[in-house]
Amino acid sequence: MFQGEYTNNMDDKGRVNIPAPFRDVLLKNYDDSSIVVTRDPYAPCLRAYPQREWKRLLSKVSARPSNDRTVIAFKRTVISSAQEYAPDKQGRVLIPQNLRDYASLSKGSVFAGSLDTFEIWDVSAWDAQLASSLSLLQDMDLDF
Amino acid sequence: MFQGEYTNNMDDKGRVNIPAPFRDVLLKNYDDSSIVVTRDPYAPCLRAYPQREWKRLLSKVSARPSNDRTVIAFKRTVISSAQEYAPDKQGRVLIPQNLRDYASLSKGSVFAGSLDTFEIWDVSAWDAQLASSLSLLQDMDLDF
DNA sequence: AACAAGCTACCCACTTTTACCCACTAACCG
DNA sequence: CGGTTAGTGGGTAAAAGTGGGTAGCTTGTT
Repeated sequence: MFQGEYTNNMDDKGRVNIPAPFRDVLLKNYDDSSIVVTRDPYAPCLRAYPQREWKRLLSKVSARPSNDRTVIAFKRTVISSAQEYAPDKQGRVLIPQNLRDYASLSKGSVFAGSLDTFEIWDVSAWDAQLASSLSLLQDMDLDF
Repeated sequence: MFQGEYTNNMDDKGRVNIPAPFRDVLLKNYDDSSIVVTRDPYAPCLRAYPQREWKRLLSKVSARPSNDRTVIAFKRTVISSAQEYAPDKQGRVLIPQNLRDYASLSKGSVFAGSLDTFEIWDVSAWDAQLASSLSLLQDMDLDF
């Protein structure tokens, strides 16, 4: 389970450090430190999947009719941009330019746990999202 | 059951002491002194869950449709920021910067029991909240 | 085909942060 | 009044995060 929110800096080479607690989860629960990083189609951020969760997503997609418009769109945006990354010895991965652009990642990067996956945001986009999520919640009473 | 109101000081390192009565409850009723601390979406304070209560919340959330706007907002604000903390030998936990910011915690911190969970407030925010809660109650007669 | 340029993976070194431990003071209780 | 427990402050070793050099690969060009 990925939980918690961490801010790490991307360096000039485009590398970001995966927060240590997330690396622990990858190793302990998935015993495989590599992740699949891709666009999140619903928000301007990236989403990282452990190998196993990514396979689950893939099989869900292939269960759908392949000529469906939304399935095609999903394949183009999410699946095509997906790439597998193995962190280096320091626990960093290199985010390619196209994904960096998509999430407007520059330096401060927020890693937000989301149970089976985790999200990667630019810090200013994260702050904006957080503010709007909070105001949304304050109106709707969710009784959690 | 967490009850009572206690004020403790956060030190320069960002550590706060969990009031001893709360630690007792954790050990006696949950036999696990670790807690999950996260944002409270409805007020500028933090909320601490014993492990078991946190799991209950998680299962309530995952029972909801995962594409619901408010559920997504809840995940981002509450679940993402949630982190598990085991108190040190003195009974303190380190509150990370993002949560400190959210609740404007600086030094004087109020721990307020809330039955299954407890809240952590900055002392001035607590005072303000208390005043407005009181005036709200004086208008509505709840016959407790 | 050979060479140059750029990129990337890997490695090493440094800085910052955090977890853990110990010691002190203040409050409470008998 | 002494003893015990709660709360506070701070030192230090380990871990996490950061910056950068270099060798080797890929790519593209003459």
